[in-house]
Amino acid sequence: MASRRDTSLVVTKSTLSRLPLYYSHIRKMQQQGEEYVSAAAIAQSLNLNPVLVRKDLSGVSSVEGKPRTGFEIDTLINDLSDFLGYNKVDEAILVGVGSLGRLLLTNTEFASMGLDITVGFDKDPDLVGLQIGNKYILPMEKMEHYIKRTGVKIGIITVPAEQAQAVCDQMVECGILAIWNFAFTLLNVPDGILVKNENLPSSLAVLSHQLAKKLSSNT
Amino acid sequence: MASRRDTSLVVTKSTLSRLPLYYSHIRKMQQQGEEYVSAAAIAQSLNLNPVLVRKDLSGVSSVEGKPRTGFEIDTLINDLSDFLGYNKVDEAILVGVGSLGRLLLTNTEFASMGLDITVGFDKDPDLVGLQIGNKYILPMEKMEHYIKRTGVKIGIITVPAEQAQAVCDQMVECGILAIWNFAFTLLNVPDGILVKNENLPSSLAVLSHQLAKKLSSNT
DNA sequence: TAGATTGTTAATCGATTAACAATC
DNA sequence: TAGATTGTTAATCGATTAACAATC
Repeated sequence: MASRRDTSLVVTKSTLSRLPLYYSHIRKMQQQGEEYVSAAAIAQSLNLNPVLVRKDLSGVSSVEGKPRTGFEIDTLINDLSDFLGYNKVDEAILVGVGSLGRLLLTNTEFASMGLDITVGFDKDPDLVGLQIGNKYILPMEKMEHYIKRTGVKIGIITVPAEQAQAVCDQMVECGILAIWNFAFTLLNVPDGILVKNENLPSSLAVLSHQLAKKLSSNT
Repeated sequence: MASRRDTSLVVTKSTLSRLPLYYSHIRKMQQQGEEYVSAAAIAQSLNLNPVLVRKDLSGVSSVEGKPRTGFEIDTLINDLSDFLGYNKVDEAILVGVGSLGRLLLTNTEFASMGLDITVGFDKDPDLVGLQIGNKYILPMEKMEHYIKRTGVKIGIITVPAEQAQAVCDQMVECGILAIWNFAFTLLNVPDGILVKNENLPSSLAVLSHQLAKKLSSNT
């Protein structure tokens, strides 16, 4: 028999990507002293369809919302951060300490989202030994040992596109299970390895093409 | 009567986001001296469904592919860069010259993708007057005048989340039509204004939740 | 020719939205 | 009570995949 609320089946990828937005929005309301929030109100503030928000929340909240009042903010924040894993910390390694790598290493907000980038790797000997954002930079040769010793499961790739696949292969071989890829290339990984791509050229293409279409249709 | 190939109807957002990947992949092949490429081959290299690639290309290519040989690379590259607008340059302004803003200002690759970030704005007087990546940093007060004078249509927002909506409103009021938003908040914009969000917390949520599910299912 | 590859039509899949009964 | 809000079921929409005939 299924439990009252079998969230794992309900919550999709796109729901998941909206949850952090709900979280930060509700967080803000909490700080302003609000006690309750309705799905309808969230939907309006974030410019989303109310049904969508209700459905998303129903997959995540431990309690049902109350008609007329909505959800208790404290409870909802708890449920959201549980669900998003903000309460427990995942460790991650980062490879490629260029400007983007540095940006991620020094970003303090990941910590509050349950991600602790514990170390950076780079092949440049000038970087090795430095500390950036309180994280040590180690040479590539130490990566294998580090992953195996710590059992870290998340790898962040911030090397140039040409090197990304090689780094990825190495990571996978050492036991990394989830890869956050900032290099502009699609990675080939074995079945079961998770990859999330951040891809600025793709975003730009969508935006600028839409703009071009819009401008030409106004002619 | 519709033209032989009415691309505007065929090419969707998700197609559009794959095109830059095709482009850079085919570019690489061109540099290696290849002359022809098949949709099937692209699909295999990029780990995509062949039908998807065929469909994407059929919406973009000016000529039909030839059975057995595929597409002529030179022609395809031309069509892709035409379609993606890599040949003509869009100007953009950037607001918020923090570490991410600097990263974008100094990134030389946007130029080859048809995006020229001509100037940065920041409210910090210490930054104003500096040159970063050869782009001047101007005070916020000059933004309105700048947008109106140059007619720039794309605005990039790299300020903290709390300030993003205000910056967005200002941009829209001055005539910006497309916004690339790197702040972690959804923006409210009037109908017809395009927004593309880059959203690391959302990506992270998807990745780490998938990983958690994966790890627990292996138990 | 045989078969790899094409482009297209139909089927499937997944996510969003509409409709609606239940309830505080 | 009346009505705002809830959760769910069904309909719609959009994107991907399967099936297949055409062709170099």
